[in-house]
Amino acid sequence: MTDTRFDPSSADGRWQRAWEEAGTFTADSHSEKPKSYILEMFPYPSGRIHMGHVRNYTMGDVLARYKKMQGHEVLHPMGWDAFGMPAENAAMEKKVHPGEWTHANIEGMKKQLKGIGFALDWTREFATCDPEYYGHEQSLFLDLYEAGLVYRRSSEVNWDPVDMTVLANEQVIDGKGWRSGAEVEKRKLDQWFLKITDFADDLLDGLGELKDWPDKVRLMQENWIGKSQGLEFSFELSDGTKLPVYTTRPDTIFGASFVAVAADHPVAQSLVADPKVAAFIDECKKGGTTAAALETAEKLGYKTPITAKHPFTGTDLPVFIANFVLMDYGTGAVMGVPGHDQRDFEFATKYELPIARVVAKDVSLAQAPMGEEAEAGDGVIVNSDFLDGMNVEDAKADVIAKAETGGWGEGTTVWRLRDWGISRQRYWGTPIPIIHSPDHGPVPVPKDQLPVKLPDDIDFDTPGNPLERHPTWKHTTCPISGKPALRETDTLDTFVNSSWYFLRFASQPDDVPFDPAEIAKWMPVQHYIGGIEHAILHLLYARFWTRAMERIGKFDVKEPFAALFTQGMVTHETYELGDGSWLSPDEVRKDGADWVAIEDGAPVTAGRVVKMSKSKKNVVDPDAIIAEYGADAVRWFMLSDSPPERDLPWSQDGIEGCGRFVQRLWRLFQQLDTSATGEDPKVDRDLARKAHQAIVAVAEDIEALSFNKAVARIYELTGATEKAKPSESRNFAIRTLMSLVSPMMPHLSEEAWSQADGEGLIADADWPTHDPAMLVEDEVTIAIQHKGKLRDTITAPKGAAKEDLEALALASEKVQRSLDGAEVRKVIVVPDRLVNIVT
RNA sequence: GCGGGUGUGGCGGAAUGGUAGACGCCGGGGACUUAAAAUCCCCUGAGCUUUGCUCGUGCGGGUUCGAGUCCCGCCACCCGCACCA
Repeated sequence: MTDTRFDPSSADGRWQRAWEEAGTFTADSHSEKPKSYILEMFPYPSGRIHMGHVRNYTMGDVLARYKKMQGHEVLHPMGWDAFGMPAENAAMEKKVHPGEWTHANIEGMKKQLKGIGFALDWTREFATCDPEYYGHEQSLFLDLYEAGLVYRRSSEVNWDPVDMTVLANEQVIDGKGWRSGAEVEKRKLDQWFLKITDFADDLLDGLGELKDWPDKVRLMQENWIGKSQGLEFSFELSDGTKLPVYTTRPDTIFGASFVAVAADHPVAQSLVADPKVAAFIDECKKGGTTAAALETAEKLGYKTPITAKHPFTGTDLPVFIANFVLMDYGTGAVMGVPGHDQRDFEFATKYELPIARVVAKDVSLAQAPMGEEAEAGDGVIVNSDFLDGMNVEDAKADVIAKAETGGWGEGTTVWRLRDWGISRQRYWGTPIPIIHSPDHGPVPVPKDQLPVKLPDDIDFDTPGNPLERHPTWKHTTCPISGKPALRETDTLDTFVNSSWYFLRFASQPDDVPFDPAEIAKWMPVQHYIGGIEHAILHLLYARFWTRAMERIGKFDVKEPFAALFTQGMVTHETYELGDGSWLSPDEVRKDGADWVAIEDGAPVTAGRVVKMSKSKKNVVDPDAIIAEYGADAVRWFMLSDSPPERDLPWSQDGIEGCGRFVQRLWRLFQQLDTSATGEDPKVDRDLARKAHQAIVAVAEDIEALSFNKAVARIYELTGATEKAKPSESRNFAIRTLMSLVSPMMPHLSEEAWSQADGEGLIADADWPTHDPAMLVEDEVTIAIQHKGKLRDTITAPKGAAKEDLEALALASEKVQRSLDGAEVRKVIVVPDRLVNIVT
C-alpha cells in the first residue's frame, strides 16, 4: 500500500502472464458446471487491431468473465479468418508469400489482443489457413457432396481481363475492376454451388425461433430469402411454343395487356437474327447497375412479331422484350398488368398499350378511370368475368385452382435466395477437393488423401490464378482409373471458412472436423457478438452450414447462435483542411473554440462524426492509447456512455476521464480499513444497501448487455463510497466495487485484490452475493403534485398508508399555497411514489 | 419505391404511464500549491418580475388525475433492400 498511482505499464503485463500461467481461461469440457459459449466474430488478420475490434471483444470479454464469476464453465475462444484477397494483394505488391504475410499479421495482432487482457482460451486458437483446418473443411465439403448438396453448373461471373480473375459483385465499381480499373466482362464459367435453396423454408422458419436476435437482422434475412407465392402458367405463343410466366397477382389476369421477356430469355435470343433485336438486347445490357441508374432508368421494350394467347379470353397479347424483366427471377417472363403494377403501368403508357381496371375500391367504381399511377392496393375484382365481386385473396386462389384443373399452370413458391456459388479463381483459399477425370468427370478426392494442400512455391508475377499456372500441382491421377487427371484449381469462398469455425472451436480432434459429443456440450453459442455488416451473408451461411450438418446427421443442433448481438461502430470527429484533405486527430489542436493544424496553424473544419477509416484519417490506434492509459481505461471507455448497439464516438476527453476513473478507484481500493468501527448506524446501513443494490443491478445490466448502465451504477456507488467515513459498510462497498468492476477492469481489480489479501485471482472469484433484505429502502421520497404538476416532495417511511400520505401532502405549505383555497375534488395516491391532488 | 430504426441539455446518454435530464464529458467558480500537475468542493436545460414562477423530451392533435413513455396525423435524419413481377 505504498504507491498512490496505479501503474498499468507494470500491472497489465504481470496479470496477463498470471492468467496465462494459471490457465485461468482454458475451458474444461469435462466440468460439471453449466456451460457458456461466448463468441465474438473472429478477425481477418489484416495487420493491426483497430478500435472496432477492441469494442467488440471487450463486450464479449465482460460477458465471459461475468459468466465465469456466476459459476459457469466458459468457452471464449479466438482465432483467425485467415484466407482472403488482401494476402494475395500483398503478395503481388510486396513480393511476400500470402502465408508469410498472414502469419506475421497474426503474430502481431495476437500480441495486441493479449495486451488488452482478454479472457480468451488461446489453447483453441487456429487460423483457417492452417492445413489442419482447411483439410477438415474439405472433408465436410465432400460429405455435403455425397449428400447431394453440392453441384456444378455453368454460371455467369464478373471477369477482370487484366487480373484474369473473377470478381465479386462488390469488387466491381462502375463496371470496372476495383484493382485493375479494367472494364469488367461477363463470362460463363463452370462453378460449384451449395444447395442453400434446399433450406430456404427451414432458414426462414428458423428465424421465428431466434428470439434473442435483433429484429432488424431477422427482417433482413427474411427479405433476403424473399419467399413469394403465386401462379406459374404458360402462354401459348403464335409460333406454337409455350412461354411460362410467374405472377403473384393471378387475380389481375383479366387486366393483362402484354407479355414481356428478359433480354437474355430464350424467346428473345431466338430472334437475334434480326439486327434490330440484337441491337436492342445490347442496349439492355449496357444499362447501369447502380442504384441511381435503376431509379431513373426508363422502361424500354421491343415489340416482337410473336403474340401470346390469353388463357381465359383467348385474346392475342403482344410479346415484348423488355429491359426491366430479370432473367434470374421467376421464369424470366411476365404478364403485364398495367392497371395494377407500377412498372407495367409506365411501360404501357410509353408504348400506348391498354390500361384496364380489374380491381376497384368498391364495385360501384368498376368503370372509374385509372389515374396517373397503377393501383397496387387491395379491393374487389371487377371487369373480370367469373372473378367479378371477389376479394383479391379469393380471386388469387380461384385462378390458381382453375389453372391447376385446366392443366395450364400451378400455384408455386418462388424464392429470391439463390444457391451459393462457392468457386473462386484464387490461390489463397481452401482448395476444392475434386479431381477432373477424363473418364469419370469430377471425382471427389478420397478422404485419406486429405488435406489437399496449397503449394508453397507460387508465382504472383503474372496475373491469373496461380494454382492454374503452377507447373505440377494440378497434375494428379484419377482415383478410380488411375489415369492422369487434373485437380480442380478453384478454391472455396472464404465465407465457407467462417461457416463452421465455431464448431471447430468447440471441439478439435485430429482425425475428424469435430466430435459430436463435444458439440452437444457447448453448442449453440450462447452469445454471438459482431458487426451488423454480417447480418446477411455470414450469418445466413453459418445457419445454412449448421442445418446442413444436422441434416446429414453430424449432430442435433439446428441453429448455431442462440443470441446475436450487433454492436455499433467506433466513430470519431473528422478534421478537414480548406483544400478538402483530411488531418488525423494528432495533427490538430483546439485553439479557443476553433480547430487548427498543429504544423502551420491553418484553420481546420471539425466535421461529422463518422466511422474510423483510413481515408478520413480519423483513426485512433489502440496500441498508442493503451501505452498511455493502460488496457483498463480503454476497456472502460468502450463500455461507457453509448448503448452498445449504437455508435460510440471516440474522444480524447473521454479516454482521459476513463484514465482518471481508474486512478480514482485505485485510491479508493487502498482505503480498506479493518479497524473501522462505523459512525452512524443509519448512514452505514444506507451505504451497505447501495452496495447490495448495485450487486443486483450491475448483474442485470451485464446480462442485458446494457454495459453503459452498469458503468453508471458503478460510478454512483463509487461516489457514495468515497463520501462515507470508514466503517464496515464502507469496506464492504469497496470490496463489492472491486468485484463489480473486475470483468471490465481486470488488471486493476487483480492488483487491488492481491493487495487486499484476496484469495487466488479475482478472475476465479465468485460474483458477490447480496442480501435480499438489504435491498429494501426504509424511507422513500414522495412527489406531491397539484393537477399533475410537481409542487413539493416529502420523505415518508416505506409502505406508509394512503391516508397518511394524503394527510402529509395536504400539510405541505407549498401545496397549500398552490391550492389557494380551491376545493379538493380528488386525491390520487400511488404508494411509495406520489400524491396527486386534483381540484 | 419497399422495409426498419432514431429524434431528450453544449455533447454521449438515464428514466416498470408517476419528481425529465441519473451517470459521464465539456464549461464556470473555489480550495490546496511559490507555481503547475494531480486531487477535492460548489454550480451548470431555457426564461422571468428569482423565498418562487413559467416553459421544456422533433412538430400538431388525442387518451389520462398524470404522457419522453400509449393512440392518430406529420416532419427530419440514419440504415438495409431495390425494376423480385
